[in-house]
Amino acid sequence: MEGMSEEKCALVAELVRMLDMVRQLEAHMAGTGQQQQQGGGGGAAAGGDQRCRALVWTMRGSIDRAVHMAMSCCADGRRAAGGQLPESPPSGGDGSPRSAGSDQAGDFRGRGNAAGQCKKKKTLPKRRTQVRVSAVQDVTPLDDGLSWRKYGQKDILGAKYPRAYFRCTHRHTQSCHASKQVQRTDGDPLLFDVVYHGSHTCTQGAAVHPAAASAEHSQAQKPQPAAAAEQTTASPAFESAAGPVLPFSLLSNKPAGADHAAGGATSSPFPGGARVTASPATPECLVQELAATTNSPMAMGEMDFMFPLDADFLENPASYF
DNA sequence: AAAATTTGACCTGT
DNA sequence: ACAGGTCAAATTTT
Repeated sequence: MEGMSEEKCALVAELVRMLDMVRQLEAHMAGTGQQQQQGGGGGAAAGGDQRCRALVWTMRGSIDRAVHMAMSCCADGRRAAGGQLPESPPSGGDGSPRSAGSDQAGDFRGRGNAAGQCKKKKTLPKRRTQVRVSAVQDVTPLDDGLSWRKYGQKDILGAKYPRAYFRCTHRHTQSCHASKQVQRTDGDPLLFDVVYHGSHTCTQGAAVHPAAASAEHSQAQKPQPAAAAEQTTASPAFESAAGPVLPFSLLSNKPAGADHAAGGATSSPFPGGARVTASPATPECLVQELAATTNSPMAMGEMDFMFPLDADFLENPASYF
């Protein structure tokens, strides 16, 4: 038992190191990406860079999940001893830290009384990112190529704009419990806070994040054509997701009437035209979209894992268990 | 007709 | 009691 725990902790330590390295790589690439963007040219080089970004993205996702799985195992014992799984720090500034622990509960809570048995439900990886749009009405970067279904919207205390809640369209058909929250930041209307909970276990998720699939099953062999085929199936889903699913009502926090005006844009949400046609469905495109449409390297640079990767933890992960 | 969104009510944690 | 998160009926869109 004890040896087992030590093994897990060693695993966590190793994963944390990997994650740290990926972050460094990511930070480095954020810099080069910016240069490339400013340079404007660099077709092939940019393509390679995007591939690297996509790889980093998927790597982080895998490590992310692995760390969390290992940590949740270790944390069981730790919690029993009165300890606490170190939660993410209060999201700097206007965030709502009080919800950090409970916001993942929803997927398992249900309306009834299933809460008792599903006490340990806070194991879904949580990833936070910020996405900048180029215009107030431009929400293209919020399309991550996955199909989300909006299930709620809430005014947040002290926040200027409401927060929208999305979950995977295939939640019921494929038991995919991925969800995300999107909220326009107070200070910068062009900037959105996007918090992902869990990762897609549905087919579209596997298509967009191949590493995620390969990490779980041997679908690593899933050939590119398969991914392309996946893309065709994902495309319609994306179109439906890219349009209506977008949080247009996030444009303002107005009453229903005014909101309806914004909703009217749903049928043709992109006043500037059809940027949607370049909708991403592959990791490369996805990252490109994030990095390119985002006027800054923010999309990659701001990726922030919500795990307790503070200095202490990095120094001595075992002390947390 | 089916699917997605909206929105008020309800539930849970603090 | 309050705030955040989710549900589900009603409504809208495709």
